[in-house]
Amino acid sequence: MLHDSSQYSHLDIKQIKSSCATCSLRELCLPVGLNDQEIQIVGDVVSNKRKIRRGEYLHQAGLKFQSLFAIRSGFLKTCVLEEDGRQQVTGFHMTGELLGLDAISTEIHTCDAIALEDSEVCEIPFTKLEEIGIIVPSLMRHFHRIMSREIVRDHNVMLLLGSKKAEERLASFLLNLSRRFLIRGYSESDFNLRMTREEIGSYLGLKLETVSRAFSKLQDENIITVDHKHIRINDIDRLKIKMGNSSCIT
Amino acid sequence: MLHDSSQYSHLDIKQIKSSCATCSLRELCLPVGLNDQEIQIVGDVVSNKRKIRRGEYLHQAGLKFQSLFAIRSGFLKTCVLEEDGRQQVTGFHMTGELLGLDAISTEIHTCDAIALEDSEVCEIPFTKLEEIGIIVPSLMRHFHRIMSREIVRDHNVMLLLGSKKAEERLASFLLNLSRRFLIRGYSESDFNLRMTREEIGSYLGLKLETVSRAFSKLQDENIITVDHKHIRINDIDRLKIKMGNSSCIT
DNA sequence: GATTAGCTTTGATATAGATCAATCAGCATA
DNA sequence: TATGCTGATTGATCTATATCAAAGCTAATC
Repeated sequence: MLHDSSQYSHLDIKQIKSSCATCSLRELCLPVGLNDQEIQIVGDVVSNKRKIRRGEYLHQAGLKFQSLFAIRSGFLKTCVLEEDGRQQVTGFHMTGELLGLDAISTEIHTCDAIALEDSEVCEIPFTKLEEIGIIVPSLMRHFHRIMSREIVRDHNVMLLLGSKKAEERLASFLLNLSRRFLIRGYSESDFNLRMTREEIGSYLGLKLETVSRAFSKLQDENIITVDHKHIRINDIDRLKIKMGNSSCIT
Repeated sequence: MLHDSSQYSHLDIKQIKSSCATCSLRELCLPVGLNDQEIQIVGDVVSNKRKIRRGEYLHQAGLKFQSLFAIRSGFLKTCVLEEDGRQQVTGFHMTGELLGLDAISTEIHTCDAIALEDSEVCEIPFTKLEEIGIIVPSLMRHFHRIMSREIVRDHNVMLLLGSKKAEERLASFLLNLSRRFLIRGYSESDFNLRMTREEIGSYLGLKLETVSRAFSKLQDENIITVDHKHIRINDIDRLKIKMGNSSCIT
């Protein structure tokens, strides 16, 4: 869902965008409409940049929470490790998204965040964010919307896991990725997966073999073309029908 | 999870509690530690009380969002209606909990909230809450923790739906209810369900027959005693083992 | 006190997806 | 060019849960 920024002056928007360019905080600062001084203030919070290589942790479950992380570029997964050693993926995250919201409640991270490709994030010390929210209420309001959207997203995943079958789950998943790529200016019908079949399965509550079979089935029906990690959506409307009840993962 | 209030003076706590008694906003105001003036301010936001009879809606999906609702007493479910007519339960909610967080992002309710028994709620106009959060930062901070806790809770449900089997799901569900009753001063081992088998099934991603069989199985093993809606937990430790990997619905 | 209507339980059967197993493709390293 | 290694596909079973069906119990209503 893109934000409507028509209410802000052209100049403001330009400045905000340039401020965001420093740190790519699309999620957090783009739609807020700040004046010069406020931009300065926000800019101060998000100074810390960090690079993570593919396979490295951004944070680990159990560690103390201090900062949220805005993804500047790259692709990450979040997952919880069960004590039997296997991990369950709770989400895949890309540019512009905010990580760490779950840790605010206890100030302990409840999940691991691992880069699926080389990534770059901005660190946002949470205490600072709360302080600045008081000075810039529109920023605070926006932050509340982001948290709320995460809750809606989770409810949609619960729905998917609770009532959809394998093929419908995979269709929802692909359409969700498709939409997120589109929003970011990439092709909605032609993209590369960053995660393995096993990680997809973990996220969708399926075994990797089932995921693989579901891919093959959609390919047999000419709805998508699969070449390992490369996916081409040939018929997005039929894919939407496959998804079943319209509720896509938001 | 009870809040540690030892950092606040005895007097403060008494006053907060009495303020809460007016509206039972345990979640929202108890742990914050406010002075007299601040209590006055908070009291002003939450003035509107509302009664809902069993079966009635507190809010419906699609309607405009204006207020959060703090449950003063009673028991509600939230659910989304799929276009095929069947509904999926996304949560059960009791005294002290906060409803409507999902609607902040779009200002449209994304789910229905229906009373499972006669209930009473306090209406909290969200705009007012945000304004007051600026004056009383500790309130704002607490609100953030509540939202974050909802995200953690949802992740745990995702885990349950994605990887646990029927009996484990039911055990998790019962232990979750048990803990929430305990926190509220009721018996943790002896309580009445407010929802039907079908509603439990919808929440847990199971059919009602499967829920019923899982109840019977746990009863056969003498772990619980089931008499229709009345549940007695005979061996909470074995129930915890049944739950499998320790992650309970928080 | 009889009569529905709404839940719940239980049994029999069907099926989606898990599990087990074999093979294959791509990619990195020797 | 050979040699693993990891991940993906596909086939053959197995099993947990859904589905279909029949009673049974409770509470509400006449």
